[in-house]
Amino acid sequence: MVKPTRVENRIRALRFAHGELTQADLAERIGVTRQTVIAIEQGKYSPSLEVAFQIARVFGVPLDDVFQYPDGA
Amino acid sequence: MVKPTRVENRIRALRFAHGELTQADLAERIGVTRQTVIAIEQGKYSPSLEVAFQIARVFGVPLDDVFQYPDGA
DNA sequence: TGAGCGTGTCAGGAATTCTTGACATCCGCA
DNA sequence: TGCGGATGTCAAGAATTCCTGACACGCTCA
Repeated sequence: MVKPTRVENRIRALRFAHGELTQADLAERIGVTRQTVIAIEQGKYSPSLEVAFQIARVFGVPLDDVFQYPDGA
Repeated sequence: MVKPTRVENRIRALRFAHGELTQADLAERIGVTRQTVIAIEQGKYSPSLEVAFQIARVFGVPLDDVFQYPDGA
């Protein structure tokens, strides 16, 4: 990562709020690998828009509910 | 593009709804190049989550208002 | 003690996103 | 007729995202 993400997410919280969903389970549901889920959850990098949408869909919430882009520049 | 995007967007409509904002102007405001705006607007590929957020921010609307992820697979 | 689960890391590589730079077309206007 | 503005395209390369595969740690349970 030459440039760490500025996008924050609530994936971990949402996972627990949805029946202790494990990272592996979530990964399978959104169609990515476990490592990808870990990296995104830890903010190693921001996901693509497609992956972001799928995550939001799994949790049944709007995208802005999962990811937040910090204010001013 | 080995895999064209499934994400739709309303960038063009939003541009016109915001004072005839040109692609070049928008590109500058969101911090990407003009070519990138064109490609995204035409659905050549889906933007990164960061770029998507900045676009939504320029137009002052939630992200789900700019991009839509088609329903079931 | 040993097996299984959940989480985290690393390395190398494939795929996608974004950039720079150049060139083409269409339109409106002096 | 010629110029400028807006849009679109192509090509090559840099940066980022995502993948496969392997290994480690802590915890629980038989």
